[in-house]
Amino acid sequence: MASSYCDIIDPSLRHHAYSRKQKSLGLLCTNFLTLYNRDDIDVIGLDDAASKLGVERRRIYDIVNVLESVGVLARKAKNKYSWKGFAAVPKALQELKEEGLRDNVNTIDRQSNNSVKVADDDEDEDDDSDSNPNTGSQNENSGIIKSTAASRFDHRREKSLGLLTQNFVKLFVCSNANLISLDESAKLLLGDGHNSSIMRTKVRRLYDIANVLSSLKLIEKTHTADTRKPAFRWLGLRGKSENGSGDHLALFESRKRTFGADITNIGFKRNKMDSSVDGDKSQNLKMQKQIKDENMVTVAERGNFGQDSQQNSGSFQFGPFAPVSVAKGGNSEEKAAQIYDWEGLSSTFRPQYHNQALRDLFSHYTEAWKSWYTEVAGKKPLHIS
DNA sequence: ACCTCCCGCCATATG
DNA sequence: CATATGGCGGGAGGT
Repeated sequence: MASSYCDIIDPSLRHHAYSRKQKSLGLLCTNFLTLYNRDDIDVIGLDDAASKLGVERRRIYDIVNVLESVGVLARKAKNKYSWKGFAAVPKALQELKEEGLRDNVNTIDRQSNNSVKVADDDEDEDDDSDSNPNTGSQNENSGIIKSTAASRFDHRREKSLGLLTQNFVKLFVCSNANLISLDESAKLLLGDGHNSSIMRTKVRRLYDIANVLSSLKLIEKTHTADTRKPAFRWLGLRGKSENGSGDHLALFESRKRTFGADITNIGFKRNKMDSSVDGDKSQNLKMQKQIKDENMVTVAERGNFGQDSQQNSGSFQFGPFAPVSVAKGGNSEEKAAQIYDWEGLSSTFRPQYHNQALRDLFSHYTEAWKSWYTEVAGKKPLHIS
């Protein structure tokens, strides 16, 4: 009851309020996609993206890393990424699945060069573990990659957002689970380190990842059946086979016209009041553990085959559009389809925000909706503003 | 009071 | 050395 139906409008038109929501990675990702999901996009410059989206570079890295993990982007060079699009997702997931399954069998030894890697080896992403000169008793724990100690040197990659993302995805793609709770996935992705501190950080990262994956509509945030603990539901490729033969999705590549104004997200930022933080205690805990897969999960609903249900009467949606944070269905575990009538909303309900930020947000959705509507319904976009 | 998770310091990697 | 990347966790918003 606490939830409001539609909180797009802030009742209090107080002074330029600062809303954390408009700064979320999810929204940023959506904007990023809106900006680059064009067929005539070749390379993406991080600086360009950062300035266009009005955020610091750091944020771009976050997004780009997870997008790359799922195949949407590929790193070309320093400061440059190439756009692969949604069309590359299926393949990436497939590879992730194979990789996960392969390691899952408790490989005792690695390094052996069997027929690894298929013939066609394009410049795709997915770097495998690098070949270790020596001292490479790469032990694989179940499921997740988690390379062992290795040199003190791959530690970067080891804790990277990208790897975490891939492992997180493997959790779903390698099992028949469609729903995994937040803390469960955290534990799973963790070499089993109860240490509250480690766990906390892991969870933070998971939230970050979840936000962008949600934006991609690969997952969805929910709760466990017993409704309490936050969880993630795998949506995967919406209406196509992901297992077995993979057909190529008929994803619509949108070709939107030029965006009038940039989506610059300039705004007030929450101030960080200085403080004397310094007692740093670097904990070099080494964690590597055997994860007992197997009994994971709070699995769920549908068995393992096909895609879940989810009624989608003509309201498919793959794109980044559609508000990410609508949801909120009181307390029903299965949220009903909440398709917004953006058309009506945009043409009928056009409030004049005094709040610049909200205005931007609104116009962004309006824009997004227009282009989406245009290609889906094949109609002419209406004029707004 | 607990849950989310943005912000940006600063260690590392790279050019 | 300068710049590009990106762990990491404090602590501010959200519920």
